Amino acid sequence: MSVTARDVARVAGVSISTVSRALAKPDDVAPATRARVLETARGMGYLPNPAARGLITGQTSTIGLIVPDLENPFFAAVTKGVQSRARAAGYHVVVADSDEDPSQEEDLARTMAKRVDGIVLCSPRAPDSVIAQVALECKLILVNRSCGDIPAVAIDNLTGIRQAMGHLVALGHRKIAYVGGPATSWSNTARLASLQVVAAEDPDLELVDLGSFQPYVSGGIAAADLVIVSGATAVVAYNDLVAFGLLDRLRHRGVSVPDDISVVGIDNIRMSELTFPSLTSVGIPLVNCGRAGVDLLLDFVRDPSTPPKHHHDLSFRLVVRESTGPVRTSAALQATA
Amino acid sequence: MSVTARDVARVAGVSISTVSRALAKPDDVAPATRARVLETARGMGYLPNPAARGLITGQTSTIGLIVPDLENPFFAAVTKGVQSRARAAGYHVVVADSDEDPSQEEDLARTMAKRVDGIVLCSPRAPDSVIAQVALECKLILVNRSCGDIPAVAIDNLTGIRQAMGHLVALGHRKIAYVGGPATSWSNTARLASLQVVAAEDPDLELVDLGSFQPYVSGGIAAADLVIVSGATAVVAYNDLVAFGLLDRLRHRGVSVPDDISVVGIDNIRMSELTFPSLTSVGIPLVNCGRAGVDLLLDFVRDPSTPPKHHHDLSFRLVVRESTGPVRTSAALQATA
DNA sequence: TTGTAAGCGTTATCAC
DNA sequence: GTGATAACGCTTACAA
Repeated sequence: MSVTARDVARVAGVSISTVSRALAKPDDVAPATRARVLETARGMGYLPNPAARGLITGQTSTIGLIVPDLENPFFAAVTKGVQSRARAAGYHVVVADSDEDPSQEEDLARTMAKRVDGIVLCSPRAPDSVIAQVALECKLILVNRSCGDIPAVAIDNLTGIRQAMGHLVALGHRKIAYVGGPATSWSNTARLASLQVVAAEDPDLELVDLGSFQPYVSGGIAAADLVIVSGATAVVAYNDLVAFGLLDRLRHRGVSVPDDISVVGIDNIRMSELTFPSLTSVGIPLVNCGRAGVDLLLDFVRDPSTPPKHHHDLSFRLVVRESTGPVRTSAALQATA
Repeated sequence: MSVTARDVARVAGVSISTVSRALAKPDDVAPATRARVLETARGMGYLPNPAARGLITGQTSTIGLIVPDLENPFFAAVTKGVQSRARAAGYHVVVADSDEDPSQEEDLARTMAKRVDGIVLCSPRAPDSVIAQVALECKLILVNRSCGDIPAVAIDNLTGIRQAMGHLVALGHRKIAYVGGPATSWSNTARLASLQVVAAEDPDLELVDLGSFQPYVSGGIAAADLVIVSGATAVVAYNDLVAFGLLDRLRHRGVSVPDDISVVGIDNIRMSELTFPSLTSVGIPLVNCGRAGVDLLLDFVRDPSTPPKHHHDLSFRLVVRESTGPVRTSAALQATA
């Protein structure tokens, strides 16, 4: 089949162990032989068999990544970050898509557990108990979710929400609606809680929780009419996709954004600057989340007692675009007329 | 460390080979022992070590996927299709992102060659010679690219272009511009050639080739001003992202779409129905491309002499949205006024 | 039907 | 510094 260490050994006139050493720990072999072995290995196109190596070392040089939906730009960005960082560290990435189905997360993790050195679980929808159980069976780190003391790349939603709300309040908005994501979503819970914290700090501020919607464009479309009747002058969406849905449906309903209603998204995905009106959004550099996840995982894989570290910039940033503007009450509109 | 076949054998009171057989070929073992072995295996949470199995069978139950950019919705969709189909067939997917760098494709393929049963190479930018070379070193199939007789999921660009052009011509457009993608892109070559074929069929039709641009939104933004001065009343973009860029820049320049210029994208990604104006686009079901790729690869892996098969619906479909409309010459505008 | 034993290609542990 | 040799966990003839 393929060229093995045995073949290289024979050609180079050394033993198999010398071949192995020449590649793995070059210092343990004499410069002369090392050069000869490396040369013939390269010449024969020899590459160590990862399965054989993994069998004895217990290492696979591969990490797993589980995301809810590869087509969602949020996870696509994280995946890109994970992939790039892993590759830089000499690791491969096996990726799995749970199709937003919480029960699959457990399955997927278990199925890939034996063939990876560790798993990056991104935005899992499964309950804490399940995640804790999975963490017992393999090295696991979380992105965009916290669970017990499992190492995690945490996203400080409160800071982001505070920026978004501060922006809206500065524009004069006092009644603000929230179009939530899936009830099982940790982000959604965190974002709603953050909104409540911020709202509670200002007696004049009224928060209207419109409930849970699909985390896609369709969710925003479904929620738009509720926003209209809620009487809110501004709305914060669970994520940018939902905000796109809002934008679309509000336009079809003849409601002007931002003149009648201001819309803020969360995540600040690339597409947000290209809609019309373009979308005001708070987001973190998602690719960095992926990178940070890999760093965390590799630290953990190498020494499970290492405390979580965060060297990356994972802070929210508000980008104001066309979808938000000052409150226009009918009185205000009359005043300007 | 982990529970092995040896452990199960001891507990179940059988030999290691019986454990192996009970799981791999259940018919070769007596129903009674089979039940007992399977039961204890499940009870102990035994899962065969893939490295050990792979070492002897030469199979990894894993396929590789190489794409130019995971964040590009086009490839995200393909990746999703690959992942879902592979999983259904009991395969894992290791994914790599070449960052649109042709030279990385070769490296990536070579690096993962030994740890996968085959590779799906999607929209490679590398020259034919390189791809042919890689195909010698591992089982390889192509998506959205053809190269010699390497099995490939081909996309019939001519059909799609014909639909797009037919639509524009029906609206009265006679001078149509093309904003191309990377010169090294096989799709771009195919699309430009198709446009030329279609244009040659109609003497009244004038095709203006505006040259190559980045396959991103930025490319469309860069091309928009050229479109304006070209005198064309309609423009076909290399892909939807480029079309978004056109839409954005044309709006900023005060050019109305579709009243002044009609815009057609290619790929019909999800986002296309959400821009304003929404984008007329021709596209194929991209997730199906991924699925088809996996089917093709697995056929190939199982029997390299099998000729390529296409059971999937990979035909283009035109979706007309707000970005295209009838030609408005100044004369026509006066007539309506 | 089941057990024994020989590898798969590497790394790790010893002697030399 | 280098070479035998024993694992690693499994599959698969072959023997019983």
